[in-house]
Amino acid sequence: MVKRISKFADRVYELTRRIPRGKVMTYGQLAKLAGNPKAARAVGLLMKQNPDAPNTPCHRVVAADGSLTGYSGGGVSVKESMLKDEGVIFNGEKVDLGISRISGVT
DNA sequence: AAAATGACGGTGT
DNA sequence: TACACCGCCATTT
Repeated sequence: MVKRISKFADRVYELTRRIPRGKVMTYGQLAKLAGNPKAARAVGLLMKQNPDAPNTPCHRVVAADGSLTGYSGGGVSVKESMLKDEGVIFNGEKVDLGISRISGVT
């Protein structure tokens, strides 16, 4: 029924789905592109409520400082492994936003 | 309609 | 770097 949960959620999922492999997007950045720079919380909420279905790689979404947060697909550990496996550069326990963070969405 | 919830972000200590 | 507090928002009950 392809029911749009809401304009915001639909937008967030769309952007999340567009995240290229080997790169990550922060909740704040995602929220901003979605239309509300302060809705980072709402964005994370949607990720958790929705499965990490193959169409929504929420594992490519990290916190603003590059630290990983929850992951309904198993936990942060799994998320970290996935990102590394995709080519994301990790700086200790955080993602190297200076390299893996998306700057030009295009 | 109102209250409660949460995978955030920023700032201060 | 780690922890605590506040502010913001959308979703769900």
